[in-house]
Amino acid sequence: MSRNEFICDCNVIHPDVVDSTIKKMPDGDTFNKLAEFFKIIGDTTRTKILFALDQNEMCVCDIANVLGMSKSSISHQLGTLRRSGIVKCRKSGKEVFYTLDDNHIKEVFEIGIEHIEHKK
Amino acid sequence: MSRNEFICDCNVIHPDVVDSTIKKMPDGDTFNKLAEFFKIIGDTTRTKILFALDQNEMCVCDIANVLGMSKSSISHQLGTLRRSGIVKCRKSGKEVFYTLDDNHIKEVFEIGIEHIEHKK
DNA sequence: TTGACAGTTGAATACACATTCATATATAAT
DNA sequence: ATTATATATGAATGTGTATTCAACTGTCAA
Repeated sequence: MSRNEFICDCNVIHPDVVDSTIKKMPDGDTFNKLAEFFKIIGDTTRTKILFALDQNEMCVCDIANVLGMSKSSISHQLGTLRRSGIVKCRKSGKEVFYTLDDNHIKEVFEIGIEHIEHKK
Repeated sequence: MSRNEFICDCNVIHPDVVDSTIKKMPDGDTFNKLAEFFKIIGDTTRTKILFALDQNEMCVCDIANVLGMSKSSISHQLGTLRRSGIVKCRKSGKEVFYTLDDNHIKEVFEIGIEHIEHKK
């Protein structure tokens, strides 16, 4: 990253802080991917699905029953999670069983719950 | 949570798995708050702001300069982060300085980056 | 007190996306 | 073969939200 004098509609107030911070900022692609990861987790339905899959491998119907939602809705969300590499699936007859494909999920959830508890 | 036979448009395929998973599911409010937390982090602009504030305390103008965005846009996002209890601010003359108000942010980011690296 | 600047905020716009609906595919059972 | 079931998927709809714009408050300096 480098300072852009034209895009921003204000003066640089603390140039030393601004410049040193800019030097430490990762590239935009890293931020996009990081935000994308959290955005995927940041949906109530997907959070429930991931929590449920952390307990048991389950097929689409099972998950729909646990959440009390339609198969279609769950399938769409599983597609999103699959494309993000957060869950994976295996086919067995008519059924498709889903499992977590990322061992970071549990850690991230634990920290998130700490945040919630801390903010009460 | 308890199983709802009417909302879901499919049969229960593995009742044992479904029932045991339902028993382990936290209440809906917990999932809402958890998802809300990740949704707040799950935005490129806010991710950048948080990363920047993890380096230095900064005023709105500084942050706007680091990100190359308008003051107004940054101020809106800071308001969101403040209302979520993720950043706090102190006023000094005309300027308002922001800092992180949650020591979980750094941990969460580290795990997120591990996820990104792992998925290359 | 007047002007300049830092920051906030409400309204408008544009874009993203979660769920529903309808339909399609694949597998199993009859 | 036909039917039922499990899942996937494209289109449509409604909702949420990020940024911009304009207007406003508060503070400092001249």
